[in-house]
Amino acid sequence: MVSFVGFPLEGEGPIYLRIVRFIRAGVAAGTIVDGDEMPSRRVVSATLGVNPNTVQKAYRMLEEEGLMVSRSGAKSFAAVTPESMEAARARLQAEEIGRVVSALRRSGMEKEDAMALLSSLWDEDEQAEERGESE
Amino acid sequence: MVSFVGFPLEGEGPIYLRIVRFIRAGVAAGTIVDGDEMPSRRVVSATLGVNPNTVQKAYRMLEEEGLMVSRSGAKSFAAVTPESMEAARARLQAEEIGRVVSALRRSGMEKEDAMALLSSLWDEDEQAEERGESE
DNA sequence: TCAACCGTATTACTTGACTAATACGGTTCA
DNA sequence: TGAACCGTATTAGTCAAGTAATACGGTTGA
Repeated sequence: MVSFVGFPLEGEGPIYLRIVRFIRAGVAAGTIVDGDEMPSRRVVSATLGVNPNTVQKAYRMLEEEGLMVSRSGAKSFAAVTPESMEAARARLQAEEIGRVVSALRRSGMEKEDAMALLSSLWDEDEQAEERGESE
Repeated sequence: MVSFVGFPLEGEGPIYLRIVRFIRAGVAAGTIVDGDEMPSRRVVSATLGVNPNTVQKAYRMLEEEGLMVSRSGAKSFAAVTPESMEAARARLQAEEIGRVVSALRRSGMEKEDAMALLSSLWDEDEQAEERGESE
């Protein structure tokens, strides 16, 4: 049974996204494996002190990402494949960089050179791809 | 007098942010120079077909960025210094990269390696800074 | 079978962002 | 001085996101 021990009750952002992130992290870390039973919406809602629909929203998103399966009336289970694991990892990474950039956008831009470096690196990557080179 | 010709009427995002972006771009490009008279809130509101308060919100933000000055009852003027010009450029850059990352976050992550590269580069940058090195 | 679970759908409340309506006082210049 | 501008403040309307309240039907096992 997948456990919610260690869930960031006082975290940032919407609750349902924190749930999604928490499960993603478990999948990416290998803590959650294929076939693991997911706690029911009601159980999680009671544990976290939120409405079952908030959990449902998170579970729905995880289902759309291919990280779990649900059958009306029955229990829910984790669905971990090499692909979904890789996707989970990628999404966590993307979120991370998103936060960095978001922080930059507010912090008055003290690291412009880093930004410029990112930008030019991205361009080089694209151009190299167009030319069919690897570097 | 600063002109709003070329303003993206059908652009994306909140109107007041489009106004801010438009003026920033003018400053960064050198089209708007120090002392240029800014059109009044009412004039801009009539030109763009929005409420004067929407323009006021944008002008307020520009003022906080040091890109213009306002005196109650009197006209408003652009305030362009080397510093504010650089800041405007940096902010536009930051927005640009923010859009790129945001797009990545939605597009199903087809360029994970690029993301990972960005991430590791950023870490190296920070670690080098902590060690007091330049590279 | 039927009670106790399960997932699901519908609806409503709350909050913040964005914009508008309106009014107020300051500046300018004939 | 006073009309015509100006910037400013207050208040209200609109909309989407997040969350909650509630009810419905499906599954399971004694």
